Amino acid sequence: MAKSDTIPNAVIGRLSLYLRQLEALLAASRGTVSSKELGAMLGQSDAQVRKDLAYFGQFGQAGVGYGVEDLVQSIRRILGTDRTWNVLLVGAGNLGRALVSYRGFLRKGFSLNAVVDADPNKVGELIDSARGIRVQAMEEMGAAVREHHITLAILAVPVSATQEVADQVVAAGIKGVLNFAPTALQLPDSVPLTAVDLSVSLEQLSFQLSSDA
Amino acid sequence: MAKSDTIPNAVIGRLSLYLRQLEALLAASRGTVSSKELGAMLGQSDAQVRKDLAYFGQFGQAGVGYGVEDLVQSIRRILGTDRTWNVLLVGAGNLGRALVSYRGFLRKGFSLNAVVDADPNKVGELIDSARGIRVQAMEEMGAAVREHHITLAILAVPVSATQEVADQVVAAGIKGVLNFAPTALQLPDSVPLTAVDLSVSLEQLSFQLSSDA
DNA sequence: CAATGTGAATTTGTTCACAGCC
DNA sequence: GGCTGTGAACAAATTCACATTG
Repeated sequence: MAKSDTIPNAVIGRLSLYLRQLEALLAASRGTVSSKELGAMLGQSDAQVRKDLAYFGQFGQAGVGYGVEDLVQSIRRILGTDRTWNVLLVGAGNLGRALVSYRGFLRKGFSLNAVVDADPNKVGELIDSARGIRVQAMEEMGAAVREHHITLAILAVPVSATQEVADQVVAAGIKGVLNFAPTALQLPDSVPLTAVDLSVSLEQLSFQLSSDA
Repeated sequence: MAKSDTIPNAVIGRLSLYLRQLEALLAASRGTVSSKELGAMLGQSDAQVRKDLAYFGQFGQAGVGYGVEDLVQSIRRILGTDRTWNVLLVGAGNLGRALVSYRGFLRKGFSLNAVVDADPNKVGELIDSARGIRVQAMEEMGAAVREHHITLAILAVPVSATQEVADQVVAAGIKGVLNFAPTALQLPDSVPLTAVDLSVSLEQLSFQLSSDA
């Protein structure tokens, strides 16, 4: 959609933050918001907010600001979360279980549909009673992906298994991967990959505290 | 240390990745590595690797590459993980517990020293038997920070409590904060803040899948 | 008159390309 | 020959500033 050309990755990250903040404003029955206000809530400049949105069109009204509800919808459309992405979780260990029970994991636009794990002792376990999801064996991955029209995989497996599992999910037809394991993955260029990386975040703090003063 | 001026944030993030990869190479008894090899493992160009390191000095040998062990030590010194940062975890819910039991959570340079939670039912629970850590009440936070010389806090609490908890940890003398809750935080500029954000990562995937093809 | 949208200016970050070294 | 370190060239991202709009 739109000129998908040359959109900085950082813009997309900020769009996610804007969206979340806007949803909070919406819940607080706020009708409009200015780029200045929205930016201040997130530590961004007003110009940055306007520039980011300008990549995708015109959403505001001069002298007034942005309609909160409209902008929520617009950003969802931009991010592609106005539809639902079905998600496979690989790994039902501590982290996987925490993710399943994490309030807000099921953010608008994403739906957890299946969980697989390599450990036979875990297979069959009712991991999400609310949705009636049981842990399935790795061998059932392909079938689960097809049956539930799953497009995204979240990897919450040990480092030693991560690359192999990544290869498997790609073979099963997964279109995008979110990796929680602290390791680099090699994937085909056609499969987008993002990572949630605790070490990087902690080391960023360490660096900042070491360098200042 | 060094010219802490004007170092891009992205450089620090990549340094973390280099470090992890170098540690893997070290474990595999690899003696030296070139910028080209290291970059390829992480999807970076050789020039990028060299530039990043050049911010901090000269670490390689022309015609040979970088000594793996030396570079590991150098990057640790740069990131400030050649010493140990004591960490407080706030929130002993599903996510907090998962973090505690997460292998690799106790990465070199960081040590979990205390856990607090607002829920009286959780207080006293032995959350980390290996280290003998019990969940303490929120009121004990200040004392724990002082007693264990804690400088970093990891927040794994519900969104509704996050800002208040952030204020409390700052008041308790915490110097840096890692936030897991999907919400923006207002902190004094003097307290660095990083966030681990599942929504942003998932929405990034959603966007990429929506926009290409 | 408050606030958007946007070119232009500026700053920041990345890539190139090559001299120098092992 | 292979590879680093780096200035110079280039590209990208951010900030500025202002004409325009309701």
